[in-house]
Amino acid sequence: MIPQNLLEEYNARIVNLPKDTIIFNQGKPAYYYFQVIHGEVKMAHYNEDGQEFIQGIFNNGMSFGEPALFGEFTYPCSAVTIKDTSIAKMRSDDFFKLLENNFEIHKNFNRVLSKRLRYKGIILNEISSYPAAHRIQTVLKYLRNKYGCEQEPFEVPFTRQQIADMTGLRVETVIKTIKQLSQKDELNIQDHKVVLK
Amino acid sequence: MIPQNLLEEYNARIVNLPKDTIIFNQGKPAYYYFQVIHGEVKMAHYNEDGQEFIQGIFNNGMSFGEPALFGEFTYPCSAVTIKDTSIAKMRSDDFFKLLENNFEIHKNFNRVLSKRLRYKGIILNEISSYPAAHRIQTVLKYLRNKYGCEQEPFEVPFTRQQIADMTGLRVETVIKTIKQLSQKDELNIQDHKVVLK
DNA sequence: TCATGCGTATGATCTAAGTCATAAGAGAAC
DNA sequence: GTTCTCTTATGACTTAGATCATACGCATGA
Repeated sequence: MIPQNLLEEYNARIVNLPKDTIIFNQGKPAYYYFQVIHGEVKMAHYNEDGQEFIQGIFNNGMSFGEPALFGEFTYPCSAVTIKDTSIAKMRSDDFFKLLENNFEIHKNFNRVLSKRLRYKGIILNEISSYPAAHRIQTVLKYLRNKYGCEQEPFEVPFTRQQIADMTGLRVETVIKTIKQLSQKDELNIQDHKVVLK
Repeated sequence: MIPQNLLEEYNARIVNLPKDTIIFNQGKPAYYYFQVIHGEVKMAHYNEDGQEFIQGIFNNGMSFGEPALFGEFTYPCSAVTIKDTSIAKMRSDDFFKLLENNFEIHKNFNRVLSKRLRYKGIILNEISSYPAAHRIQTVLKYLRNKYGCEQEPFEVPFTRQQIADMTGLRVETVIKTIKQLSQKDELNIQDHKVVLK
């Protein structure tokens, strides 16, 4: 998102984090801009009973947590690494200076926010209007899109639990529904992995 | 959002629309920036069977539909007036020029998008994790917040059907649940209107 | 004035998804 | 190699909310 040279120019620091490290917690104020260098980060809500809802998954080059900076609210979700990850971290005031001096980058943040808004709108509509099978397929298609080539078979890099946490369903429901989808030949299960064709 | 003088400077036009006018349809490309002068506009998904899901309601001064402009995608929802409404309409290229020349306004759009993102995230989490009563209360509290004073009793300016369309529930469920909530004294029903206290 | 439509209201029934229990494979940790 | 933990898997049972049917109040307008 923000290129290397600007990260340096505006005093970003690189931080290396092992898998399963909490970067920030829901309810906490936002002081930094974050960008993934490599690895993977999830943002998720945790309810009282520990149930998780994954709001987004971020990897190579993607920024996360900026909405709290822009909107001046506390983080609505927590951010946790799901792989060994390194991130760039820039102070909020440096970040806003950078935006002021770089219109195209600023504009690009609008683009990124808008796309996320679009995704959330789609999922919201899915969850409220469609049965489990449809929801799962929509999320999987979206992920394929995001993760790479639309052509080749796509081995979904998520567990049933993670898919459940993204669709608001239960693991068992996801497992059963995905099995049904594979029986209807809508997707494949190879070696327990979900594969879109 | 964009002040009067800038609207004029960047060639916005004022358009008056009666209640129930379609401003744009889902799937169509975006050419204009829109801002409500007075009246009210809803943005909603419509599914094959005509079921509606309301993504947002916009009134005095609020902009709508910009995400499609920023993100360069077709409208994911349709926009329809729900009262007699007048809107300002500005060509996309004028809009981007305006942003380039007015950093604070540009920044404010980040703020607006971020807040919407936050709302959607909250609703998404609600819908996927909580029972009907909780969902409804969360949406109503959010609306109170948005529509005005948090102190006084708040007469919810929406029908049961609209609340259903915002929470992904059915009218009957909303009616029954709101009745239960009023019996548990969590809210009042005065003259068939929902009133938060 | 009466009809039409919309919003509210309420009960009976149905069903998709959640819950619970149980188990087997796979990898990591000891 | 054995133990632990996580993931996939499957079946029995429960339940929240959807669906369907019906009704009544109220506004609009022909």
